[in-house]
Amino acid sequence: MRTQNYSKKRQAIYELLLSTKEHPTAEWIYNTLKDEYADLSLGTVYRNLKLLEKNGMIKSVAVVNGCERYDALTSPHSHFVCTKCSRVIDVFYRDEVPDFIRNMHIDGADRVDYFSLIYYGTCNNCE
Amino acid sequence: MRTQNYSKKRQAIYELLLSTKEHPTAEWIYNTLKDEYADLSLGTVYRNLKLLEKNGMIKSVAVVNGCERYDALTSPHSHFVCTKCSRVIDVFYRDEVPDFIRNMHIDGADRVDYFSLIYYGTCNNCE
DNA sequence: TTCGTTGCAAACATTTTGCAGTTTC
DNA sequence: GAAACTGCAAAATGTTTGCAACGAA
Repeated sequence: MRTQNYSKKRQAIYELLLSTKEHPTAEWIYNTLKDEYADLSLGTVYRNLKLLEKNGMIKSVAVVNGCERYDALTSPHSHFVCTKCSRVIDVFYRDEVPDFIRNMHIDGADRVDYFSLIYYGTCNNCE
Repeated sequence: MRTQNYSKKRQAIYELLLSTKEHPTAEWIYNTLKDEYADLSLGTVYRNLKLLEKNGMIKSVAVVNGCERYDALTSPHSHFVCTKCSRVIDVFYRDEVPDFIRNMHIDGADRVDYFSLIYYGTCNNCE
């Protein structure tokens, strides 16, 4: 089994994700970190995002315009996607809702692991 | 403004989608119709899916493994995605649920147009 | 010294598009 | 005949991967 080493760039990617509510793409992360890490490569960003996701440290919360969007906030919540500007906004549950969703009967499913609730519309910025 | 013509292949694509619960990909549609329409091209399938979607006749219900999945059942319902075999199964609401979801407060949203609720897990076939 | 990590570029997979020919109305 | 539709192949897009060099333990 492979052991994971410490990696400065992985750390930077994770901390950037922790510090933002942008739900960024790999590209955005790459461009943002490029200032500090001039030799960063896009492949590294992709590799580390997958790795962090596998470790459960981050989550892929949506695919917007064909781009995977990531979030370091892993507690259960939902998202709103602006169909004009592609902004992704956190949506937090009033606590009854998830139970309602969780109890839904699904014919053909053996086991339900998780669910994803995404709202689409126009955000405040796009009026 | 452009007027839409009748097209035999568009019709076939739509009817195929109406006839199946597979929530197929463009590729699946292409391969399935290839028997009857030997000269069908994948580009035509993609173009018509986009067009049918814009007309509101079909919906893109999920992106599974990077593939868009389509559904001709446009009445509000949800989906279950098997993370092993990528099967997509319809999930119908007990009628109270959508209101609960619909009334969720979304900070930063100007207008909510629709939402998508997708369950992930293992399907019956995958045990 | 071992093996995880990275840059780079090539490869990949899905989807989109330009163009010339075909079909629909 | 005008405009929509199509096949084809090329391009575009986002992501993955092979490899040789680099870095951490």
